Order: sequence, then C-alpha cells, then structure tokens
Amino acid sequence: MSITIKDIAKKLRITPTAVSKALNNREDISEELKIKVRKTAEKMGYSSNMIAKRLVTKKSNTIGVFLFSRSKYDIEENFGSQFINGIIKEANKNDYDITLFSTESDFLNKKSYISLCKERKVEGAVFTGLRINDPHIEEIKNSPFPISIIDTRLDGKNVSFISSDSESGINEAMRYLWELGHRRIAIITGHKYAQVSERRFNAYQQYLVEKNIYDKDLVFEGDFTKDSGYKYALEIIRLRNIPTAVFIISDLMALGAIRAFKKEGLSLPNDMSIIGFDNISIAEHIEPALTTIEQNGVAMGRAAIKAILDRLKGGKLKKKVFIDTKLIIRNSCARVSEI
Amino acid sequence: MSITIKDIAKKLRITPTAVSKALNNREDISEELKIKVRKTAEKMGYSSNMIAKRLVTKKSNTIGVFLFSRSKYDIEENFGSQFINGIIKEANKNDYDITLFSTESDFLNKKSYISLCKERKVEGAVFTGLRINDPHIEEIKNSPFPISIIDTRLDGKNVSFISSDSESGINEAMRYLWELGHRRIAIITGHKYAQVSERRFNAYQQYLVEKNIYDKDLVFEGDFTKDSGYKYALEIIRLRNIPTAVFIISDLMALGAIRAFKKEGLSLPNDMSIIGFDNISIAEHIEPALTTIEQNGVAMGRAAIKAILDRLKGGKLKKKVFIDTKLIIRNSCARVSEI
DNA sequence: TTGTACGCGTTATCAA
DNA sequence: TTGATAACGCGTACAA
Repeated sequence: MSITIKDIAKKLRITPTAVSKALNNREDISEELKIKVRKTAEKMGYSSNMIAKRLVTKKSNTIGVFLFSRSKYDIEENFGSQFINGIIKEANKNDYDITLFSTESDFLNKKSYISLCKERKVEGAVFTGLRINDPHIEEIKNSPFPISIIDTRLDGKNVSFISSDSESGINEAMRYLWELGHRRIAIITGHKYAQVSERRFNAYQQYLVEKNIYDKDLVFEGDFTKDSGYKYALEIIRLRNIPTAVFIISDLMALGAIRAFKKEGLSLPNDMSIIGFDNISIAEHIEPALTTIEQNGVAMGRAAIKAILDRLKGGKLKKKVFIDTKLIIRNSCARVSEI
Repeated sequence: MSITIKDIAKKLRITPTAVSKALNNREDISEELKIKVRKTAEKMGYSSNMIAKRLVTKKSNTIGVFLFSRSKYDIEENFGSQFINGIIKEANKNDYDITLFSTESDFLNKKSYISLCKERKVEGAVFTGLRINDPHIEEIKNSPFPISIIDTRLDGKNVSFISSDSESGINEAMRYLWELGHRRIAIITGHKYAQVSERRFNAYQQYLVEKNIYDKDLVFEGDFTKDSGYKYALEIIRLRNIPTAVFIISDLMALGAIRAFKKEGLSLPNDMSIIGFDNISIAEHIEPALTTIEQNGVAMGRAAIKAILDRLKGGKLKKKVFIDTKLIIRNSCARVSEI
C-alpha cells in the first residue's frame, strides 16, 4: 500500500515517533534529523494520512456545507455560487476542508443534517437556502457545534445569522426613488418561507411609512421565480391607480416583470421605474440595464466561515453578521414626469 | 466526549465487537442482540465515527472536487453550479462524500492538487475549469486514482474526459442557419486555453467547409467575457462584407455582442442572426430571446462521478463521456431576406 | 535529542 | 452466536 511513517522509520533505523516529530517540525528534534527525514520522505513518495491524523488528534478540520436547491438554475440564481466561493476560500485559507451536501439526495432523507455532521465530526456547518419550514429545524437550533446560516434567521445557542444588510441598500434605493419624484412605489416580494422576503419588505415599508406614502394595495407576493415577476407585473399595470415605480426583491423576478411591462407596451423606464435586488451577472445586460441593490455573496460566504472559526477559537457567538449592500444605479429608473 | 461503541458495550456488558456487528447489521449476530444494541445506542445518543471507520477499512468514501474560478461571476457563468449539483447528488446517492477545493486558496499554492487528494485518501477527483496550461497538469495525467475532467481533454491512464457533445448541437445549429438562408456565418470563439473553444470552432468549421461557405475572415477569438463579445461584435459590423449571422460560443459573450449590435443600431434579429451556447438562465430573457445550444450541466456532473465510481468498481476506464446538447430555438435568428 | 508505550474508534480475524 | 486480540496510521506523555 502507500508509504507510512513506519516505512520511513524503518529505512532510517529510527522510530516512527521521531519521524512524526520531524515531519511536524517539532522543537524537540534535531535539525539534522528533520532534514534527513524530510528528504527520505520525499524520496519514498510519502504522503501523510489525514484520516489517521484526524482520528488521533480528535480534530476533523472539516466544515460541512449544505446547499439547498430546488430548480435547475436555483443555485446560480440564488447566489449560491458566490457563497460557495467565499466559503471555500476562507476555509482553505485556514486549513479547513469543506464537505458538501445537497438536498434532494437520498442521503438527507435517511439521516438528519446534524447526524451527517456528527458522524463526520465536522467542527461546524454552513446552511444555504434553508427554509424555515424545514423538518429538521429544531435539531439545527440545538446544534452542539457552531452553525452559520445564510439568509435565514434562527434562534439557537450555536447559530449565527449571516445576511446582507438589506436595510441600508433598500433605504438608499427608496431615497433614490423618492428623490426622482416617485410617490407610488409598488413591491413584489418573495414567498413567505424565505425570511429575506420579510426583511426586504419591512425595510421598504418602513421607508414609505415614514414618508407617509405606504399603500398596502401596492404589495404583491411573488415567489422568486421569473414567472411570478411576470405575473405580478401584469397585475400592477391592471391597477386603477398605477404606481410609477416597483421595487422587486430579486433580479430574477425583475427580469420577468420587465418582460411583462414591455409586452404590454410600456416604455421603460419612463412608464415604470424598476429596482431589483442581487445584482446578478446579467443585470447590466438587460434592456433597460437594471438598477439594483448589490449583494456581496463572496463576503457572505467568508463571513459564514469566519463566524464558525472565531467561535471554535473560543470567541463569543456572533448572533448575526450583516454584509453591506449597495445601490447600483443603471438605467431602469426615470424621474417622474411632471404633468 | 462523545459516545463510542465501547460505551454502549460497557453498558450492555458485551464487547465492542458485538456492538459493531450489531450496528452494522451483520449476519453473525442474533436479532435479539441487534435490537437491544440499536435501542441503547439510540438512547445514549450514539453516532458512529466515520473517521475511525475510514481508517480501519482503508476506504475514505470521498471524492475530491476542484472548482477553478477566476472572476466573481465565473462559476455561475461557467455552469459550475450545475456541475456541482450533479456531482453532489450522484456522489451522495452512492454514499460518497464530496470534499471541495477551490483555486486561489493558498492551499493550492503550497501543495499540488494530487497531494491534497492523497493526504485525504480520496478515491477519485473531479476537475472543473482546468486550464491546459495549468502547472500541475503532468501530475494529473499520472494520477494513481481515477479523475474526471469536465471540458478539458487530457491523456492519462486514469483520466476521463466529460464534456458536452457540442458537435451534435452545433451541427443542428448550423443546419438551422443554413436553412434560414444564411451563407456568411461568423464565429466568436473563446480563448485558446479552453479546449471547448477549439472543439466548438472545429464543429462550426467542419459544417461550413462541407457547405463550401467557410471564410476564415469571419473567425474572431474572444475570451469568454462579455466584453470580448462586445468588442468582436463591433469588429464584425465593421467588415466590408458583413455576415448575416454569428455563432457565439458562449451565451455570455453573446450578451455582450447583442449589446454592441443594438448600440450600433442594428435591428435584431433581422440585421443579424445570433446563436449562443450554454443556455444560461437569462438567455430567454434578453431581447431578442437568445437561440442557443443547451448544455446539460447536471448530467455532466453526474457523469463525472459515475465514471469514477464505475472505475472504482473495477470497470474499464471511460476515456470520454459526451452529454447531449440541443438547440433551443428562440427569437435571435431570422430568415435571410431575399434581395 | 530520541525512544517506549499507549490510545484514538472502529473493524477483521479467528477462537471459544 | 459472541468474544479476545490485533490492526489501521498517527500523535503524545513520559521515560531514557
């Protein structure tokens, strides 16, 4: 089989202990021996066995990541790929491995997320796309190891909530619309299983209430799909008193809405101003180029890992971490024409 | 610490061996004991330790996945997320874990991909986005364990090549253009470090050569970015003899090209027919809705894992696996007007 | 500075 | 059907 420290010990006529120490660059071993050991290790093509190391040190150096997706395009549309990038980089940088799970695999039906984690002795876990009606939610709340959940807030002694600071971005967006003269601003939210829906709606509502222009008839509950954007855009222009702007809480729905508006003959952005949320890669390519609130997915992924690692190092639990969002102004909003 | 089989053995006054057998549902143990063991295991909150199991069985049940990305949007734009989905599902279905690595992590600079794999005793590895000028390419070729590479062909005794059957899709696309009356068909390819560029170009060229309408002046080498699509679209309409159609080998570049064409006042699709490649999620939302060749990313991910698993089970190495592509006809191509 | 002895949690082999 | 023993590859006290 493969070379072990025993083999190289035998070759050098020393003990495995000495080899182990040399390879781990311990203080209590001579430079001379270290060099010799390293050289023959190299020569023999030795590769350390992390499995054995993890067993003996009782430390897996592993973080579990759960990616929940439903439709074919779900991950890309939900920023999952950016999260993943941030997660891996931050983890690897700190010498942690990522083991990835996805829903829909029979795996997850047989066993709970937490048991999967326990068996692998992961030191922490990250959840993405978790729904608040997930059957295993209670277990997650009581997790014995640190957990970071992206975009879903859950109370639990070990869980951190990682999300965009949507409030700030939305405030900025609403002020922008306000300054453009908009007074009737509709919203298309997401389904109620995603907390981001609620949070984004609240930020929207709060601003409008303060300005005294909130109108509940301008609230439409979509479900994050393009189709729902399309559908509610249609409803919006059927209104007796049509709004001059819509805030659509995901770019994807905004895409659907834009299509609907165009199909109905509206001239964009003059007949309707639109602000999205996410800044997905094609937002700048559609017609009109979409003004939207940008999320920093990579930073969110990194923050998820950081929260876990901090806690593992004995730090205090960060109940929540918010990542800045910012308004990206393009061409989908116009000044309200004075009549 | 956590409960082990020893603990439950002690409690039941039997040996760990018996517990192990019971828990693994072995034949040589009484039903009675099995039930008793399972019950107390449950009661004590026992969770098996895969690390120990993997050490003793000398089987990691793990596949390493390397995701190479460069830009912020790289993974989503390169279909990485779909691959990942297919990979995880197929792996988990077969009781395999995925451990994920990404480039740019200091990790990969310190150690080669193969050593990372060896240390973790992964049974196989999948590469996505690998460049043929990668410094570790030789090592990959000589890998002792099975490797699946998506979209990059490499000769090696253990490496499988997983890719889209772009030939078939492109043929279909070219025939479609031909039947629409197009005789001057340009192409915008990708950079030469990606083999998909070459393969897609070859398929394009072959068809046109057969029809005797190939013109090397209509070939433009982009680099998969939106900007390069934009840039070469501009060059195309500066041609003395403007083509009536362009085949752009990635939807993303097609997006850039469409923007350029529009900006220059072309009416699409009448002034220029466009066919993309990938069918990314927004292809249907741009104006005009993009006719493109669809890749099945999920199937590719699954195939990558299947190739590894088959080989692990003693099957023959599949040098290459091609996944069907198909032409998705939308509104970006028009019949050539007869003058 | 090096070596001895042991243990991590589990499974495998063989004996009882 | 169950148990005793050893082993997987490595790290860590502690002794030499």
